[in-house]
Formats: sequence, structure tokens, C-alpha cells
Amino acid sequence: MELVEIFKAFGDETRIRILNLLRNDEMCVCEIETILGINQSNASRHLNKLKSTGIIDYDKKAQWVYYKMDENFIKEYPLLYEFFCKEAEKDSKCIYDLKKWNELKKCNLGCKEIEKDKENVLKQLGRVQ
Amino acid sequence: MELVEIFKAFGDETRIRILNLLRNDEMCVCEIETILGINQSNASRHLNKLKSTGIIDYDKKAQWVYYKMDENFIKEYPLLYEFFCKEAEKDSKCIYDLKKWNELKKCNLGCKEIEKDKENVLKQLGRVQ
DNA sequence: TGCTTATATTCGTTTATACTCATATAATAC
DNA sequence: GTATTATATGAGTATAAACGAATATAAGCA
Repeated sequence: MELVEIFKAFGDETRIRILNLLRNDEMCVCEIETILGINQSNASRHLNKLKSTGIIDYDKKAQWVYYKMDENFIKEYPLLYEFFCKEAEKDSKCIYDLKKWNELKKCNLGCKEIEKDKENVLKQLGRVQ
Repeated sequence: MELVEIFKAFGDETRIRILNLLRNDEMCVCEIETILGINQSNASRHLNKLKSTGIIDYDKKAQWVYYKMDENFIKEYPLLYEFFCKEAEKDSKCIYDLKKWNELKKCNLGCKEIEKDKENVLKQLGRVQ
């Protein structure tokens, strides 16, 4: 992959937030949607861009698509990955997103429950300190 | 500086080529212009973007502005800088640009000589293997 | 089979970025 | 002072990227 394409892939706040989530866990689209507060189409598009740049990969499990970091990317660009993780750890939005993800995991809700009760879930997540 | 702004600054081919030149030497605008084959306004704007992101810095010497890497950037983001240098070393366009820069240095031409005889200089540079 | 859920994609719109041409500024030399 | 050289900037345009709404696909489930 061209160097410039890698930088472009990282050069968007939404994608940085997605990568911050995926450096810790694998996650399906509706979870990412909920945590970032973006719509499904937008989430899917950003994931597609990261996938086509070779930064993330996915596993299909039934109707869900679980996105995760691409191991080959980490192997090929360890310095960049380490740099990214270090910076993400310090970034307030990234920290907050991970807190929301932990809350969401506690609730133990499936994608459909989240969707059905999205407003309430978002409200709850909004209270996370 | 926001992480995303740093990635955006690196996320352009012209700026990658500029940074590749500056990781080896300091250089004035007209030299960068000539090597990259872009116009003055365009070169100046890209340099400004890199400067305002804190990646490069400059020294004014008489009417020339010599751009160079910003030492604080290298200190603050050593992993990113190392990653960039490693990748640039492997990139064919970057390698070629440095060859052109070496040719240009050999000629020992000032900015005005380059400008006066730009077509010829560019032709010469085009022959570099 | 038809219905629901999860994700991807198309289309049109908006926003951001890059570019060119022309002009402005700033330093130097005469 | 004027002329020249180097660089920066303004204005307009072109290109690319991001977005939302609606639709398509694909996998489960009744």
C-alpha cells in the first residue's frame, strides 16, 4: 500500500476513533455506530476505507461482521502502530470512547437491543465519566 | 497539535516528497519547486501547511527562506519520524527526488540561475538515473 | 416461504482540500 | 529612490472526501 494512502486513512477523526476502539477489541458495526454516535452508512464507509487500505480486517459471524486490526498491518508497520496507540492513549476523545465501550459491554446488550432502545442507550453512555 | 492534523499533513504526496527532501537537508523554496516540478505558489502553500502543523521550521537568510525539519517535532514524535524515514527510503519517487537534489547540488546553481534556465535544468534533472 | 436484522452500496449534496493565476510583501542590489 | 529576486497570499476554480437518506444484499429466523 502506498504510504500516502496510509496517512490519508489515518487522517480523519472518525477513523482515528474507530482504530482506537479496534486496537483493544474486535467490534461489530452497530457497536461502533453507537459509541461514535454516527449513522450506519457512515460507519460502514469508514470501515470499508480502513479495510481497503489494509489496516483492519473482519470476521463474518452469522449476520454480524466483526472488525479488528489487521495483523499484517501491525507486523508490517509496527512503528506506526505503536505511535498511533501511544497517541490514542493520550487523546481525550479516544479515552472517552473506550469508557463508553466498557459501559456498553457491561450492559451486555445485543445489536438489536441497542438499536431498539438507541436513544436511551446513548443517553446512558452520555453520562459516563 | 491534534493527532488527526499530523496525519492530514502527511496525507498528501507532494508534502511527503517535501518532507523526504527536508529529512536530509535544509532547502529553499525554489529548490523544492524545481525538484518536485511544481509552481512556486503551490510549493509555498504546502510548506506553510507543514510549518503550521509544527512538522517543519525555517530560517530566513537574506531573501531566502530555508526550510528544515522542526527539531521539536522529531523529539516529540520520534516513532512517527522513524516510520516516515524508513518508508521514504523505500519509496521510488522519494529516492528519485533525492537523486535530483544531488544533481542540483553538483551544478552549484543559485536560485536565480535555476529560474533563468529552468527548462534546461529540468531537462538535465529528467536524465538522472 | 416471507420477515427481521446487520451491513453494504448508490446517489445527490455539502464541505474540505489542492491548484492556478495574479498580486502583495520583503529583502537586496544598483 | 527603482529594479530585481524570493516568497507569501488572495481569489476563483477544480477535485476529492465526507455525509445522509434511501435502497440493495445477505444471513438468520418464524
